[in-house]
Amino acid sequence: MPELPEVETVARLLRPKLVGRAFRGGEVRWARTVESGEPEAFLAGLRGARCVRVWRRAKFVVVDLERRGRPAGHLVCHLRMTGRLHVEKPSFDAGPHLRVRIALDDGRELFFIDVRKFGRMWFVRELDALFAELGPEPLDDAFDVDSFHTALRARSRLLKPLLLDQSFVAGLGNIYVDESLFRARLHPLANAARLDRAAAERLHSAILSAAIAREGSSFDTFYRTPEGKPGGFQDEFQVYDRAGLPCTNCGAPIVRTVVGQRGTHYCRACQPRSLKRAARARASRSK
DNA sequence: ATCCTATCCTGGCTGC
DNA sequence: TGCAGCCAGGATAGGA
Repeated sequence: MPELPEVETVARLLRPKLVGRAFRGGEVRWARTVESGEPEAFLAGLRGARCVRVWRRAKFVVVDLERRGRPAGHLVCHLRMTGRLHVEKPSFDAGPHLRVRIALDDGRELFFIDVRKFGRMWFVRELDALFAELGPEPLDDAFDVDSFHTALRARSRLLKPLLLDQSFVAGLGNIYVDESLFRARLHPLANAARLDRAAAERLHSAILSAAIAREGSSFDTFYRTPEGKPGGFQDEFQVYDRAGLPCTNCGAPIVRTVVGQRGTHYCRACQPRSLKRAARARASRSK
């Protein structure tokens, strides 16, 4: 499940292969992959356009395009759960889950492969509408503790669904939310509006470290795992997918529940439901 | 304003 | 071993 750091890595891996290249013709094998309109319009928008920048916003990969030196829109891709982007020779065996392929002017092709067909692509003139609802980037300077705490207090929502809400903070997914809540010692069902400054600070720093945790680490294993299982990385998870296993902090078994229709993993002892109890637990630990 | 459910999809897993 | 049925997941739409 690619989240912010993985999408960042995808953009980084794609960058040297796409920047400077122009798109030629392409083929849309699964029409609903293209969300911006008809597949023909999508391909027409790309054809002849040159890639000048590859970057990330939330979990979107964005390719800025130019024609004759002038801005010519953007290719945008959301991998959702199982989407993968590859730049390979045309002879590349993309397998049965190839959804879109677009030729480049260096003889290679951009392949979009997606087992579950949830991934989406857009060609848009402007990004504003597509990104209008996105919240702040965790790694932006604007995402500071004060404004985060203020935003939390303004929302009477359960922490877990709130953190998954891309309009609140951009880029977090199920895995990082569970991991961040554990690191911040906060219960997934805690009310955001009731968090004190110290809790907001812990959560803020947990989110930051989650966002950069895998930066620079070898992502290839993950990226090439067709099912999207973070192969090789699950060793780093302290709660995600660890139901029944001992908490790395206290040894109590990790619990799995469903919150907001999402599998949710946490430690009952380290992330108590009651904030008062949590404060007491931390106080006694520090004695 | 927030929550809940269904939807989109398929591979992999469970249980018979 | 075969097969039906369930489950996971990000995002969104629509209803409560």
